Amino acid sequence: MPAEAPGSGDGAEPGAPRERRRRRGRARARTEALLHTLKRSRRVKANDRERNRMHHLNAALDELRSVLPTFPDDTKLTKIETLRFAYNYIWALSETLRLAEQCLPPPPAFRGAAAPPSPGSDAGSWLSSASPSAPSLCASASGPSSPATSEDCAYAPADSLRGFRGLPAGPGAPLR
DNA sequence: TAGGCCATCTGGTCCT
DNA sequence: AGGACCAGATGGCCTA
Repeated sequence: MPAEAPGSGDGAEPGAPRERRRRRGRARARTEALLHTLKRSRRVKANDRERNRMHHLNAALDELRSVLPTFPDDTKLTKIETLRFAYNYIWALSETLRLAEQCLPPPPAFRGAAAPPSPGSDAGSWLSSASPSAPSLCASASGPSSPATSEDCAYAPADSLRGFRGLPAGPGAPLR
């Protein structure tokens, strides 16, 4: 608790009538109560804003979840899983693009769409191969920085993704 | 019951 | 001054 405001000499004034001191004490108690309610209402407002802020953050996280390749009936990814998965997912997509550009002759009709995962691959597999050395279709793979290792954040929520077969839904509108 | 995840409150700090 | 952001604390809920 913060220390009391340094009052100006509690009940000092030798010789002051008792009644005067009493009145001063009441006034002081009133201001303190007022200050308390003011602080309280500020705190309540701040709590409200903070709650709102976290709701927005969670909404953004939900949007992120919705563009990640999981089955709807999968258990909901936790916050940290969502972030880590998104990280790896982005890495895998960019790696796919990079490899496609390096290895394939640019088809005339190529529209820049990300190549789908190889047949039979599921999220677990592409996630597990999301390492700097794994997708080595080309020899000189000096690609983007690798996804985090299992030590830091290469965590793949494999359980909730096992069985993923289709193409992930493309991101819609950019996150706001 | 322990551990993980989450929402909320709270006080501190930074920014406008 | 007030709002945004952040991190720590706390308590509830759920699951192994």
